[in-house]
Formats: sequence, C-alpha cells, structure tokens
Amino acid sequence: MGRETTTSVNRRTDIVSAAIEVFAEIGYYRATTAQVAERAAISQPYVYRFFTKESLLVEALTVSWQRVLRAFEGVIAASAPEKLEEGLIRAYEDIIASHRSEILLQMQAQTIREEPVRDAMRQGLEAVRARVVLAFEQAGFADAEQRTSDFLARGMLCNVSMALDLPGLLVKR
Amino acid sequence: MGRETTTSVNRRTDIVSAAIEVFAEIGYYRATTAQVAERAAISQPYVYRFFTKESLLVEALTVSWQRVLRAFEGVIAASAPEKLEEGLIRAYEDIIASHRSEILLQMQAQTIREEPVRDAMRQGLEAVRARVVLAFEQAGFADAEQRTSDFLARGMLCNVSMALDLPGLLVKR
DNA sequence: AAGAGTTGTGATTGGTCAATCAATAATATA
DNA sequence: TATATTATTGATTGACCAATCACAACTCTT
Repeated sequence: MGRETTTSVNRRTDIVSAAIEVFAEIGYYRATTAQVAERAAISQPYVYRFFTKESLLVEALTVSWQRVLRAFEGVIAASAPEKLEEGLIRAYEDIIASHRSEILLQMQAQTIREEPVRDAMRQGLEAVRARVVLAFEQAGFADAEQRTSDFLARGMLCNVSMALDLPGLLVKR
Repeated sequence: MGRETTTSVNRRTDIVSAAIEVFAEIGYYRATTAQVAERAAISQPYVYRFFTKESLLVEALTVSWQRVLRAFEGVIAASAPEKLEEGLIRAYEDIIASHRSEILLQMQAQTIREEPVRDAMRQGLEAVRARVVLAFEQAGFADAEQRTSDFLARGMLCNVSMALDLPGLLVKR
C-alpha cells in the first residue's frame, strides 16, 4: 500500500505539469479534470488514482513556489551584495516569461478560499519572503525587511502587468 | 424599448451590490446567479432581465474601480503635496478595510481571460494610474511615473496581504 | 505458464447551473 | 373600469462535470 513505483512518480509529475498548464489557460474552476487528463495523455478516471481536483491545485502551487525559491537561491549564491536586488528582479522577470502559467495560477490561488489552497500559498510566499530577507541581511543591508517588502510589491505589480497585458504599469529603475 | 424606469435602475444597483458580495465571498465561478438573486431578494430568472453572469461581473468591476478613483480624487483635492502619497496610501487601506469584497473581486478578475472582463480591468487600473501620475506631477514631483509605479506596487502587495491574511508582508514606512 | 500485483480505462451517475420561456401579478394610463 | 405596459416568477432544460466502480491489460515473479 502506498508504494511509489518509478512509473507512478512519472505519472504524478506528468499530471501536475498538465494541470499547471490547463488550470492557468482555462482557469482552475472552469478547467475540467478531463482536460487535465487529455493534456497528460491519460484517461480522466486515472487522474483520481493520484489526485483530487483540489489536491492537484495544491501540488501545482507547491511546484511553482519551489521554482521561484530555487531561482532565488541561485541568484543569492552567485551575486555580489550590490548586484543582489537587481539579480532577484531579473530572475523573477525570467520566471514570468518562461513559466507564465505557473504565475497565473498563483494569482488565481490568491483569492481561493479553501484552506489547503490558502495554506500552500501562505507557505510558499512566506518561504520566499524569509529567504529574501535573510539574503538582504547577509548582504549587509540594515533595512532588509523594508527592501524585501518593496521587492515583493514590485513582483506583485509585475504579475498584474503580465496578466492584464499592461506593460506601461512598470517603470524602468 | 430600452427605457430606464426608476424601479429598474434600483433593481440594477441592487443586483450589482449583491453580485459584488456573493462573487467575492464564494468566488465568481463557484457563485451561482441563484445566489446573487437570493441576496438581492429577487428570483433567479429576473437577474437575466438586466445582466448575464459575465456582464454582471463587468458591472461590478466598474463600480469597484470607480470607488477607488473617487476616493483618490478626494485625497488629491484635499492634500498638501508633501502629504499626498501618505494620504493615497491611507485611502487605499481604508477601502481594503471597508470594501474588502470589491478588492477581492478585482483580484479574481486579474486572471480572468474573457475579453470584456480584461477590458474593464485595464480601463479601471489605467484610469487610476493616470490620475495618480497627474496628481504627483501637479504636486511638483519630477519622478511622478516612478512614484506612481511604487505606489501601485505597494497596493498590489496590500491586496495579497489582505487576501491571504498575511499582515507580516507589509512593513511600516 | 499461473498467479499476483500494478497500470489503466469505459461507462455511468448524481448533482449542478446558466439561460430560456410561458405565464402571472402589479402598476400606470385612458 | 378596461387596457396596456411593466415587473416578476415557476418550471424547465440542455449541457456539463467531479467522482466512482467494475472491469481489462500489462508486467513481474516464481
């Protein structure tokens, strides 16, 4: 019981990847598990061997927050203090460009009230925030919390700018 | 044909007010027109004399953006240049507190792909942005666009902080 | 090759919901 | 009061969908 074969692990990631795309394109509530199944090239009932629709969303969110966190880790490890902020901004812009669906999914989840979904969002965002604060502190900034708040705020505006296709919202620094 | 009686105008606003609450509480896609009708104390078919579900969302968004714009107009008219930014921030925090549902609805609409909805969002946000830029310019700030962008970014982070119930995201200025 | 476990699907269902229509109540007008 | 107009609803429908179940195909192991 509960044994995880190589195949089933692959199926899980197939399904989650499909779900991220479908949920972001169609919208979580309008998207059907049949559409996710089709994108993953399996049958609709088989999705339920692994996930419920909601647990699929939670899984997708976890993946997408991990991507952001990893990207930031990379920048933090590689950047001189004075280039840190610039590097983080750039990394986030890259994610928005290369993984637009995941970010659109996070934006949808911001207003979903089911508790497991809110928990996934809170944990993901808080983990990112904590990591950035620490990086700013270790880079020697006295106002690390303030800088992090500004950085996250800018990220949220980037999201909206991308989602609504309003590039004029952003101003070059 | 198309005559607008006093009664029908009242009904329209009743329905839109009900829709804002229900859509924000339940979520636009999960909310039913029957729930909106119940909140407005009318029958479900009667909603369709005035709105389709989507046009109801568009109307609700227009109302909510107008509220933000008016609140800012008031602050701009009443504030000395050096108090302008602080006043705008305060006004927005007040709206988030007093009209939370409308803001939650705007956040949902950020990721809705139907073109009429996107248009309503773009127009609302762009109108607010343009008004704030003008106010900063008239207050004598050379970097009005930059200040506006920062201000909007902060607003977006406020939204997320409210929606996810994560007050720690915000740092006192 | 027989059995056991694993991987997968077809068919179905119970529930839900936006939208429509035919009809009735209420109100104004003549 | 009769008639037209406006306001409102009950009943229904056609489509859709998450979730379940019973069954089939495949892949080991011995």
